[in-house]
Amino acid sequence: MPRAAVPAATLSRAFYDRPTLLVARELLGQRLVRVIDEHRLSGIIVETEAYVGTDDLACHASRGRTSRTEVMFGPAGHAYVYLIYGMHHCLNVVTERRDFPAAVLIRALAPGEGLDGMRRRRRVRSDRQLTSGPGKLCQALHIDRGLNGADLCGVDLFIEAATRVPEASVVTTPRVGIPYAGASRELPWRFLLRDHPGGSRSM
DNA sequence: TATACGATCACCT
DNA sequence: GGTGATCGTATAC
Repeated sequence: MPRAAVPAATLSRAFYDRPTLLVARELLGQRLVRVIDEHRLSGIIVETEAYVGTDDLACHASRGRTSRTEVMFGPAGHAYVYLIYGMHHCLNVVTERRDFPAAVLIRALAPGEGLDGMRRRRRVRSDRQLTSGPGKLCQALHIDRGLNGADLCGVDLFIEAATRVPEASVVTTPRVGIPYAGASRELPWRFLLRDHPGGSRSM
């Protein structure tokens, strides 16, 4: 059978309904897919960060259960999308059981399908800048708050099993942009592919 | 009602 | 290396 005829497996709810650090690690190498008018925009996930529960001072849910953070308290496998700095969106995937607020921030992709659509939305000189940051990839894939709460086991936005990443290829560092997070600041909860040129800013 | 600020980015020097 | 853009949220009054 031709390779192209084998459908890629969409990650199931059971994948997301596990410890957040494990999900953040295993999302590396998988393919984030956005479908718009039956066209696919996609990229391989090369950088993630875990945000875990109310004790994690970097996690939005540490300031309580509010209308904004409600999605994080819901069941795993949904999108938590929020607006940051008044102009950029960030995409998270909700993990773990209902009432335990946790999510994985998707920080960077290696662009795959739909490059023309991404270039049209991003208007940058180099393809390396298409999806090399959390706000950039949302703009490239047309992800905004209209997708907040969207089911990742649906058809508009989902993640497919793609690449198996060996442990030796995974780097962990503290998370980016959380100087206010006190004791949680230094936790090594950022995961990225070693030596990958498409990641977001270095430390 | 008012105010401060952020899980960022692009452009500047 | 530095800084301005821009607005939804959380919190204070």
